[in-house]
Amino acid sequence: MLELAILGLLDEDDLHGYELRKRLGDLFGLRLAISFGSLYPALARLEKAGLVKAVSSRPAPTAPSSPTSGSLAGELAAFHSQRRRAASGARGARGKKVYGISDAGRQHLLELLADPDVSDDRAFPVRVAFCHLLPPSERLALFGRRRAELRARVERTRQPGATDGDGRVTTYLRSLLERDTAALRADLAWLDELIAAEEALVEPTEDGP
Amino acid sequence: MLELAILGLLDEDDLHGYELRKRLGDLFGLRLAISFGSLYPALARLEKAGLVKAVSSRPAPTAPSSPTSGSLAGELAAFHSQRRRAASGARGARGKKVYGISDAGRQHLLELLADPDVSDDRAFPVRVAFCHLLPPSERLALFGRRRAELRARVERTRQPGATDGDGRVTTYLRSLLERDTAALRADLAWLDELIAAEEALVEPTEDGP
DNA sequence: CTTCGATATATCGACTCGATATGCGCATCG
DNA sequence: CGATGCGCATATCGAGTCGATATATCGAAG
Repeated sequence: MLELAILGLLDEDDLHGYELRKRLGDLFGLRLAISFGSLYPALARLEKAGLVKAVSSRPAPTAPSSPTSGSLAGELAAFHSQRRRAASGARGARGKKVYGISDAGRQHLLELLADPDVSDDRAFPVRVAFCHLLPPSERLALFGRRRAELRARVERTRQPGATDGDGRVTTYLRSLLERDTAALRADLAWLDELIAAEEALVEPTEDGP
Repeated sequence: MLELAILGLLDEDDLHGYELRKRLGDLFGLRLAISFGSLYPALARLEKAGLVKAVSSRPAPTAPSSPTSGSLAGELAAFHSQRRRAASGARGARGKKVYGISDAGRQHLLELLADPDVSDDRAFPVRVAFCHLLPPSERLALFGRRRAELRARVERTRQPGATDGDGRVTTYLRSLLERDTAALRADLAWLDELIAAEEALVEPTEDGP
């Protein structure tokens, strides 16, 4: 999961670990403020697998005043961190290890995005964040698979039926159950919106533009 | 987190690992279908710490036809598993290790429930599931702390302000952001309800019963 | 000058997951 | 009747993640 996020971010910019983590935090504000204990081992793994290579120098454009554009997460990051960057630009390549994505890495990134398994709740949002890299048809297929997964969960939840044996479920338990199903429904509604927007792009069917 | 769930369930019934997992799955339908790779080590940890003790025999009341009542999760479990139990009752204490909670375990359970740290998103629902074990004032305090935590997250998210630098955030990113904040708001609303219901019980203030 | 906080990399132990191995008891079916 | 498979039950393994911690440098503030 982390690998997907790292590859996705490195596909936009060459970055070093610390900056990578900041962008991760900016991208997925609440969820996923990845720890260094995961990040550095993940980078080492990716490097050993040849999906990523260290480029030594170049501190990466930590939100340059006038961006070369197309940075995606960069702009968001610029907002989260008003006061970062010391204006000096190249503050010396002290210990910094800047990483860049390789061709194999780009290929692997696409494979991860197209993976048929959509059961990982943590990974899915990350995949959506980078799904613009997929061809429209595969993107739509990804969303569709996820929707099927969520619908299956709804079915599984509905099974208990009456929800009470002789009635006592502590109120707290009932409340928790309702919260969960509400969250699931909300997630499904969100997905439906995504899919609808996607289909509108893929096949404008009725009424030509 | 798992320890909390285990202690909570064992506080209701003596159970063996397999049954424990089933009840966990029934209790928290979607989230938290705990794996054996976590469960058995956790049980071993708890046993070594003296919070739980193996009682050897007694396959535990897997939803007896007329429950002794007060089982909490038991009733829910009865619905999820219509056909479980072989009617034989004591199908021989083959490999089964039935666990029971100790006094130290009960005490630890209360400590875990009252823990001031409410930042763990996975653990909180579990704590709510067993919060009936807390005195009303501490229960209310728990909910209050969680609400403060969520409100702090909302604040942190709102910081970016305009949400767009020069406008481009890929739509997908914007969609993800909205989904997250919506989920957060929904969770807060749920908590507000919980707290309102709780306060109504604790202090009926205006208008006597 | 020294302390402080942000930058930056890295490791450690603990926890969880998913896959897998093993074995018993019971039912089903050729 | 015996094989075959399924549900029950315990357990371990490797891999990934987390939170805490260690270490070191740089710039700014006191």
